[in-house]
Amino acid sequence: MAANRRPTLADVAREVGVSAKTVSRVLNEDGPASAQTREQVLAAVAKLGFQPNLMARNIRVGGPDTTIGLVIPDLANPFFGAVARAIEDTVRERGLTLLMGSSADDPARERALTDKFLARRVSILIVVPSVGADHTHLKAHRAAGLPVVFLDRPGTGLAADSVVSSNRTGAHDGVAHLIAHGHRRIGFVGDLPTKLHTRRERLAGYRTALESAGIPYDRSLLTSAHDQHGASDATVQLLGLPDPPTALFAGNNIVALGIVTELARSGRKDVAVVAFDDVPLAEALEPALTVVAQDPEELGRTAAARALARLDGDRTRAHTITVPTRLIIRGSGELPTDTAREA
Amino acid sequence: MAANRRPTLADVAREVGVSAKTVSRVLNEDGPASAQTREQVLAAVAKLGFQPNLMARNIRVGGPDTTIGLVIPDLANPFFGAVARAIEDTVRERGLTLLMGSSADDPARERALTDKFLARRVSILIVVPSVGADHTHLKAHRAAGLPVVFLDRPGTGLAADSVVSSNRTGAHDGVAHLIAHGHRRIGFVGDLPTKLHTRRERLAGYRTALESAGIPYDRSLLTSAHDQHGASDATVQLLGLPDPPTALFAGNNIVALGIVTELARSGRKDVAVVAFDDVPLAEALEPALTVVAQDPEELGRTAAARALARLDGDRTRAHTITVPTRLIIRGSGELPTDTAREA
DNA sequence: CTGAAAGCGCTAACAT
DNA sequence: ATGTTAGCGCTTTCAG
Repeated sequence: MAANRRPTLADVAREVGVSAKTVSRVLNEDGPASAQTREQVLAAVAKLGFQPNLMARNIRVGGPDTTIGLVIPDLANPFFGAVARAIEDTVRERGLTLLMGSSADDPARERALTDKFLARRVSILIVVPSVGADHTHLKAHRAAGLPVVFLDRPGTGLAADSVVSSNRTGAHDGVAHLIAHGHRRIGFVGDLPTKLHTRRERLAGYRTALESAGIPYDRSLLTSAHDQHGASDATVQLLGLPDPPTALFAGNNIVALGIVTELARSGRKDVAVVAFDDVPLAEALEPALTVVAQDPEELGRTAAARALARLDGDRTRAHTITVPTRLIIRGSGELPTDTAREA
Repeated sequence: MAANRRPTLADVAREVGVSAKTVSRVLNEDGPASAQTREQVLAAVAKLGFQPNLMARNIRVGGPDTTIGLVIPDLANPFFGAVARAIEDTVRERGLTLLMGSSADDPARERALTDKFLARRVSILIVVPSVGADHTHLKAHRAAGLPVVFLDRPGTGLAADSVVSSNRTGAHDGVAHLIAHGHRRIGFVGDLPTKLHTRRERLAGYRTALESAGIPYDRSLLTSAHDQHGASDATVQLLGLPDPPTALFAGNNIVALGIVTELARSGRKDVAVVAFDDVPLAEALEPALTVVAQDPEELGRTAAARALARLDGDRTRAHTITVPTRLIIRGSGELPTDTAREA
């Protein structure tokens, strides 16, 4: 049970009676090696349970480590989980290992994570930027060849590739759908903080949709929520207005859960809903939930692909890639004008 | 744009006109240092943008790296996302960085991941074992002091701590709930492969519940599914039987989504459902979904806490910790006997 | 309080 | 086909 030292290259070499370099050659299929020594080395490796120390190897080779750093707001948010898996799938064949962390949308935590990742000499950095985070400090790293990609939101103070959803257009489409079904008072429950890129863009889409339809913009219809519970409260608040909305637009997946749950709890089937982000069981609700679906897999794939291209020497100007959203009409946006008739 | 070398300790030392060791001392708050040199060193560090190379540091220190390796089946599965976040939250204050990967429940991928993590000298290894994976190879590492914890399922060939849900009891409770409401033909849609620990345990709970009630065990009521689509198919198959079930038990969260979606699609409100695992919007369904809720946060916290205790020298015998599940009754388990009356 | 030398585990660059 | 030397960036050890 003694915490005995892990075997090293030298241990293997000694066991076989060759030099360390020879063992290294066999294991990395570098240079030649006689079939006989190869056999013996491999046998000794197995016997001693030797595993090369990747950190030691990397420090010698000098290049970046075979890791990719990923900062997302919350590991438990299924949206970012899907993004993360797509990134992993994209970089796996390159042998990159994922270094991950949740920022909780806190700039300080985001910075702590990126600093740690940089200290580990990650070969790629993909970040979902927190509101208030500044990325100027990454300039030198980017200049030194480190691919940096911002995901879901643009970064600040650094010209790096960004991959975002078509937030404005998507929100516009969702709200326009509500308007097309006769709604003129549409509540907006956005994410927090209000400075969040996605929040601003989606609100902008909401406003242009109203404008196009000649509907006045009423600030009392704007609310915000950080979590499901907050969204539930916001729903109650909106429906309690003197002149309450007949429809609600959810700013993201978590907010959508809060709104839908609250409406079910209070038995309000007469309120139309469209959500930004698809959610599980959207189809099984009554009415089924109409959504502006994002494509988290495509976001992740694209971000990873950009980063790999940079790693492979792409030196073109940094640019922003927009991944389209898709309006999935399932019914919840059509109340009360249409569906209500059936009831 | 030249990929200029990152500054090293030596660079900082040269800048200040002092030895590398002195810089090291200042940065690690090792040994003493005059206020003056400290100032100068810190200034130079800032000026050059120096960040110590954690890999180099670690190789010298020799101990395990400040990383924790985590292998889960799927980063995009919200259940494991919640587990991962709980682990992260628990180890963050210790300064550990998360190294993660999805095994896709493939033993080869699981092994590839653990090998990579071991090669990086992680200080902790937490694994959700795949069916068919063998963990004998971890024996030496555990003996050398590496904390290994199995999560959600026990490992194979290695006596290490495990943290699992009360699968059998939970499933029993869920099925008993259905029986209590008059159901005697209860379909089981389990996860795959059938050898999966959770599948076996939950099926065992299903069987004991039937036995206690004196209901015969009918193999034709057993189905399996690997994903949401498969669960939908299984539902169709079960409901198409000559003597179809009046209730369905879902073996996990993904299966639950498939069953509920399929029932909604086919308008079958007369089929009762209880699911293992809570899912978002369960409350908003009609009827609301009754579930046997797991506690992913507690699973993650407990696993991480066990691992940290081992890291701190706990040498007690390996044991299995069972995290209780909780039956949340919301209505869907009561059809058709009770709720049907209202309609 | 500070520095010089040695070495962590590995590999690049030369030998042989 | 194999071995030797040097050195990656850092810290430990031992001297000052």
